[in-house]
Amino acid sequence: MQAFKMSKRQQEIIDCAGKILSKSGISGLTTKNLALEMKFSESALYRHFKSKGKIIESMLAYMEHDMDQRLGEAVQSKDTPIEQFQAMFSSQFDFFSKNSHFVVAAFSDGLMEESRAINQAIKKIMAVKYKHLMPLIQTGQKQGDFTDKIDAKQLIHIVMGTFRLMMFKWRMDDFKFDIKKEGDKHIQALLTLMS
Amino acid sequence: MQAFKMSKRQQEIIDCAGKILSKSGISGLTTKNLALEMKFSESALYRHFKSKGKIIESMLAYMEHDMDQRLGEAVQSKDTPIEQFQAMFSSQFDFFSKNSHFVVAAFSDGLMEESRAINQAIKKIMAVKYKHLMPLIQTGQKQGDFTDKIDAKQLIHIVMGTFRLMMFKWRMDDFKFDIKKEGDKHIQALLTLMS
DNA sequence: GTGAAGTTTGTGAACATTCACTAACTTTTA
DNA sequence: TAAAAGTTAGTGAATGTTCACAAACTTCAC
Repeated sequence: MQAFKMSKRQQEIIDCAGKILSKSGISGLTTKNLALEMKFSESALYRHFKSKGKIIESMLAYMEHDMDQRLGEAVQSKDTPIEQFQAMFSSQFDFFSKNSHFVVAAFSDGLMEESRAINQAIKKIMAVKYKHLMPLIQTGQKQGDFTDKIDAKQLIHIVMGTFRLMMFKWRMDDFKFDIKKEGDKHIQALLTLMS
Repeated sequence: MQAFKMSKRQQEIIDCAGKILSKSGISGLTTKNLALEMKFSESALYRHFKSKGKIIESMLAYMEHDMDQRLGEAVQSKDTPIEQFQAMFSSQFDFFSKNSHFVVAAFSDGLMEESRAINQAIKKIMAVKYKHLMPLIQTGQKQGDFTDKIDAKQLIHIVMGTFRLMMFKWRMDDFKFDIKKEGDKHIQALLTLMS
């Protein structure tokens, strides 16, 4: 929504915030470090954002918008549910391997505690994924590509849980292993399991 | 290991720490709040622990020990892999529904960032679960109870991911919904999927 | 038994540091 | 020349931690 109204400088700031986030985590994301990374003073931050919280909110809002668009395109690019499923996660892995800082932002519960607004922004990101996954799973179930022995909701829960744990492990490993390769394995395993 | 060497007072302190953790999250777990909950001064804390970090480490070490024992008992109480699988998670849900603060302690990545020692303590807790799950899955695969189309490792990943996401949602919901009931549904869904 | 010595568990005050944020002033830019 | 973007220098509040000290209890010597 408000991701469009961002100035170049604001974009740079949330990029830096992301860089810090993936490097030192939430506890490292301080106004001091952010200013340091931006190579200007702390107070200069407040020329561009009203508060630190707003910076994080903007980052999450931008991420939500971007993810929504990307997932939409990924789904549209394919015809069958299985291909769409693969395309969705392929797109996700691709995105996160290029923007690993968003992994911390979106899947970190430490951030969750900061404020009500941030908490809700994270929920919205989860909802976006759900939104794109649900119709895909449902038509897949109708066509017999996926099991209908299990509720679509629960299927999505399992899929999203598997994905989240991958991101968690990847982050614990300091983003060292190849998330695309490792990720595709798990997605393939999920597909095998779901059919 | 060192969970045995704890004094009663130390036990009380980590209990209070847990209470705070589940009520106000990591950011609420300050020496001030902890002392407040203990109804004594902040400095008294340092009569029992060398640092705040050591308090958290002790809590996690205690949890690891406790979980190891509980999971071992759960597995031993049953004979077939499927029953063992169910017993394991039933035990987990039971435990967490009584000790919801451990959910925050064990599944919060915010805590992860605090120190190397804490990070490793969390990894050890994950390893404990893995240790109990692996032989169970493997014999289940040999006996034909579970699919062998998928690697045991990946199967465990999917199971643990599903479990973690449940805990995450439960915590986001402020521990309101019935984790035992909701949890059993997911476990049943997993069993359906895995056979 | 009684007093000296030592331990445990607490207190309140201070500590150095970090945090997000602000006011007043100066420089850059269009 | 006026707005936008930056600086310097500060704020109060919160953080974890250490300090000297004291009350209550146990241990031990005479």
